[in-house]
Amino acid sequence: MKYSRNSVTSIEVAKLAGVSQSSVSRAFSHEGPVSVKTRRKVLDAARKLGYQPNAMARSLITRHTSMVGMVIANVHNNPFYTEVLDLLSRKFQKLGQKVMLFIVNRDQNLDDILPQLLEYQVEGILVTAATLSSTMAEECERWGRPVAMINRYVPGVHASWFCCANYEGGKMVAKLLLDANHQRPAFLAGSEDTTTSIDRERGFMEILNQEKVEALREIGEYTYQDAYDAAIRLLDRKDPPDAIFCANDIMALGVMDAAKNGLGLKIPEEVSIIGFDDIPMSSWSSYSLTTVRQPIQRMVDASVEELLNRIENPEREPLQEVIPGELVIRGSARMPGGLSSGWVISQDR
Amino acid sequence: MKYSRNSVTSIEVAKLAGVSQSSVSRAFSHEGPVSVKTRRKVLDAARKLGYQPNAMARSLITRHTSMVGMVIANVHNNPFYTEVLDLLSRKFQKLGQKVMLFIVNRDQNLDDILPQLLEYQVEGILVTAATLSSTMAEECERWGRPVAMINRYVPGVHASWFCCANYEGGKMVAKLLLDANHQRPAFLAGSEDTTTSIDRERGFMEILNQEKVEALREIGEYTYQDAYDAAIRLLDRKDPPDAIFCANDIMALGVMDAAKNGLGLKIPEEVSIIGFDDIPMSSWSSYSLTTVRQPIQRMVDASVEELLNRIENPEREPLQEVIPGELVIRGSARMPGGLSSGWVISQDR
DNA sequence: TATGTTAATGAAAAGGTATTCATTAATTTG
DNA sequence: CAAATTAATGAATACCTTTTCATTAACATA
Repeated sequence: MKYSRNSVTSIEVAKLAGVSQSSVSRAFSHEGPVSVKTRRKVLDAARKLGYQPNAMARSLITRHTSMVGMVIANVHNNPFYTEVLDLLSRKFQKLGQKVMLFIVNRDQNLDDILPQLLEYQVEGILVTAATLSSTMAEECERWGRPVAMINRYVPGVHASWFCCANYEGGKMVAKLLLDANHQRPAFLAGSEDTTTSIDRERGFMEILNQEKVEALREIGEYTYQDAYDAAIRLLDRKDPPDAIFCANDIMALGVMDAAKNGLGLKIPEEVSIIGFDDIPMSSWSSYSLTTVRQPIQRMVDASVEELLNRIENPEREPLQEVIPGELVIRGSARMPGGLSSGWVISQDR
Repeated sequence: MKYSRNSVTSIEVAKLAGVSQSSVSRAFSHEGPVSVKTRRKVLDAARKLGYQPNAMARSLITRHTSMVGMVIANVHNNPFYTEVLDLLSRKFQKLGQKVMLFIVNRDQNLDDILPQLLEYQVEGILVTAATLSSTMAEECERWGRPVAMINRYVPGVHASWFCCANYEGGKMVAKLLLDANHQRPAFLAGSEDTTTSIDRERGFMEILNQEKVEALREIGEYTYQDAYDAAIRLLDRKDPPDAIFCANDIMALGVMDAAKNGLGLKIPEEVSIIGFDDIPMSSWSSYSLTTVRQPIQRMVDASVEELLNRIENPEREPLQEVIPGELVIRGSARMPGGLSSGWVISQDR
């Protein structure tokens, strides 16, 4: 392996400025005492040579990289996670953290990603839309690399997480549908192994069971196309549902297209459709989807702040929080009297 | 600044394994000669201690970080760039590169991002949907950090770039519209200062001018909502256009919604609409948008390979390429006889 | 058996910075 | 003016690897 390009070092700057290397370091690091005169000399010389401190060398001595790992899945087929990624990245940037990004498949094993993150000395790891096994998470935490998750949790694991109140969200939707006199609801699941889908369904079924209402069920794997196909199966039978609650918005849009354009059904007159997320497209006039809005900004802010907090205070216990979403009423579901498009209903705690 | 947690070093592993630190390094780096016996001893000890080589220390000596910088804009309001981000990230991962991510605003100055990238010793920089000033690009290149751009170019700059054939794409659309007997076309621009919008418009106008056809013009800033509003302005006048070519798909969807749901117009009977990108939503049954498909996979593959190639061969001249797109015929534009939904027309060179 | 090759090993140096410690210069206080 | 603080500086060290170089062991060849 050949040693290539020699970049400018603090020693060369020191030589040109006529000071010691220590002074160069001090001039740049805003730490120790430096006279204004030397600082000026150093900065001048640095500019002349195009000097830039080497973060690798710095991190070696300070044991401090200002880098965090970000592991995210589902970014290309769910605009919700695109927005999470965007907000997370900007927030980290604003707080002076560099982001090392890993985009994975939802079901991908993170065992091969983690070593890379640890090797590169990230100071913390943020995971969303992907699931970190509990052993892996414990491993990181034991190594002093705090882990924070958005919309994922692993029971009993020693890590931070911030989830939308998925269970309560499912309950809100069920109540709303029953209040508007729906008789035959269906649930369209995402992936069977994600807590988001599971919790939303649990809340939904909880209310239906209380009222002794049976529900149909299909699986849409969180994609538009699978949801479209599942909707056709659901609606094109003798006893079709009069309402479909989808585990996320992108599936709800697929269901709407299947109902409207595929089967020529009227929404919400013949079938009500409700989603979960509130992605930008849900408010577009072609859809006008009634949905549960996730508290995305709060989840992002909370998780980033918690992660950085725990990086600085390793002894702190990880925080876990369920943040309520809100029901956004639009035109895709029949509503009980008094409720119409434009209402936003906050969850009761 | 306090020295915190002491991670496991190769020296401790060496001690436990009863070999020298050099042997530990060799056992891990697959480089020098090591006997199977020592390798086994080392790996055993490493596993016991949970040892992981420190990439910072390694990069210091090898002058080789395996990190690239990725600067991207527009990720949250254009699914096209979400997909680019996704593909880029996966491709870099597959080739063993770590990605340092910066999400910026389209018009954001990159002057404050670059020093961070250089400080962290990224070996190359990939820019897309954001514009790097030519001085900045030259700066990077002069420092031996190759730059590759997707869908951006700076005239005369010493950097690699890969663009869709935007100019030719605009021409194809114009020809198609004229062939189908449109009399009064309009162009909906993205942002005035992006080469993508400018080139698409140049190609479009080139053909129209040849045929002495005048065109209306509006600006949509690459967003759904601005495009929606612009479409209302365009279509709600005495002499509305009979076709609107939009600088990207997301705007085209806004225009379709404005026409259909806002003004009750029939598409394509009363107005034809064509976009550019071919994002997933364009094929959804609610839209069925005729559009120009960008060669996204080829642009991603080419730019990543070119970047890594130039990292390894710094003396190589940067490559620049215009890659043709293809016209995807769906239902949103009136077609000349013989062309119907489902056709995909490749660009002639 | 002696000699020449090759493989495996350890000691030591280097990479670029931040920090400690000792020294000097500058300033304040009595 | 002397003594005592304080501020500024430079030399040296540490951070954790990879790599070079010299040394030793193992082996094959004559």
